[in-house]
Amino acid sequence: MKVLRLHDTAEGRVVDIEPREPGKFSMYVCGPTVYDLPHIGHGRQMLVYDVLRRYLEWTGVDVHHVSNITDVDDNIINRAAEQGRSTDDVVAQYEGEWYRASDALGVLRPHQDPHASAYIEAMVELIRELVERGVAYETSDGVYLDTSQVQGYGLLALQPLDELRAGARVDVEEEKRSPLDFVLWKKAKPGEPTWPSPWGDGRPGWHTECVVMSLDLLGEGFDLHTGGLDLRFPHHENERAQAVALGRGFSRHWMHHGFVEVASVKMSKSLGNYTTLTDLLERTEGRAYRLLVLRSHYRSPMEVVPDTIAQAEASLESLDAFARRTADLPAVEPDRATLDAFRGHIGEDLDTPAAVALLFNTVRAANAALDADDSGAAAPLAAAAKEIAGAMGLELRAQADEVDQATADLVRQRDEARAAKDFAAADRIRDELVAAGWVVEDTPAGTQVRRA
RNA sequence: GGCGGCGUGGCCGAGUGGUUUAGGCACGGGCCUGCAAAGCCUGUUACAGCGGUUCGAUUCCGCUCGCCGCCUCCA
Repeated sequence: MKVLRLHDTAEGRVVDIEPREPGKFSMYVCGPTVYDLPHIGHGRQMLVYDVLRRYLEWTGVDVHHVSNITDVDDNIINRAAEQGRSTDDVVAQYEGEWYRASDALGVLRPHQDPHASAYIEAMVELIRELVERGVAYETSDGVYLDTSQVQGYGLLALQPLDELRAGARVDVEEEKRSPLDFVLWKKAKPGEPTWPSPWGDGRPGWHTECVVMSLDLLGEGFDLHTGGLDLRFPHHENERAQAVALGRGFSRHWMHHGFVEVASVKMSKSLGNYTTLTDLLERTEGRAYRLLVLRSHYRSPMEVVPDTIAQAEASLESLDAFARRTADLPAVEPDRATLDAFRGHIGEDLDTPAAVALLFNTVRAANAALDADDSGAAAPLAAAAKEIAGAMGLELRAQADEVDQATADLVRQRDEARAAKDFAAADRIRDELVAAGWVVEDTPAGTQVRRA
């Protein structure tokens, strides 16, 4: 069985992924420009590719995961200027916020997170090579790539270029030979961070950093380049164009994920429905958001509103309840058929909704077996449920909450009352516990409490 | 304007030319429980609208409406 098939944007269909090197997988996840708090859409991005990576690692593949931090950019410069502080300061703050959120989601950190600022010289070198080859040209304000000279330019645009051009707005930059040409080097303007180059001081355009960094760290012909649907064109196409123009092998496959919507509308600050991931994670457990993301297919739009978050929290709770119930089951090999089905689902274009359905079906089957006192049947199912949840980065929690002495005393008193069949007292104590914010459950082992 | 995609039951969200049409959440009924909780069983039977193809369409085609994305910084 193939380990993985994915929808390749360049081909417009689901294709077999055959890595450059058997048993290895190199992926470049287009990372954030760190000038603001991450939003819930970024959270989806982090999770989608985290699931991809974890799944591959779970199957035994050696994954090399690189994700950049864009720390040289107009947005950063503007933000710093607005707030009267240095760009370094802005970058440090929001890069920190990015990883704080990422950690809270339980997302594995990339093996490398190259920063654009550390690659300026390499970018200058790449641009110089493009100029030397005659595919880039200098204007009064920068250096541009001549897209007309790039073989196959427009692959990721998914439409004829002349129609693109017809629809494109007139660029302010009149010196460009074509509206499709894009800036490789921006000549310095006052008050901006600059680096030296053969074309004078300035800074690189956005589309160059990923080319240099991905090729440097992953090498030519790396396996996968990913990002949001909006990056498909022109950003990713322009990265590709530079590699092609240099005669370098670039990414073998392209993967793009869909957007988060709020009340069926694209979220945006101007619409007032902008939700930061940072805010969300202050109110919601990272695992609940992971489950919410897993429940939809990565290429579909996904609704994130208080209601869907609450739904995810409720289903997560039922999974944790299952983990508690099955914590003492003997350790056995996970049910083989369940694992095989899981591979079939995730391996086919990362079908996490099917995998989640499988998870819940497996949980139900195990619960039913336990209800029938058949722990022999339940154990492998429970093991499989935990295994596949874990493979998607969802650790089920059997851990009880810390119980203070006063609460422990109440629990003991309630058990004594129940043993004495003094149900009035038992109920009174339960009410007390509930009022104190505990969920009370009776189990064969006596009263169990956990935080509501 | 061009191109790509979406519109599924109370709410999310898969999927499929017809026979048993995921899964979750919510709600109702039953079992279990001293009562609950958890769990199990079970019910609500949907595919935007209008046409067309077909023996048969939610699934294929066309149009309409609504929404999203790209063409301009963007996950």
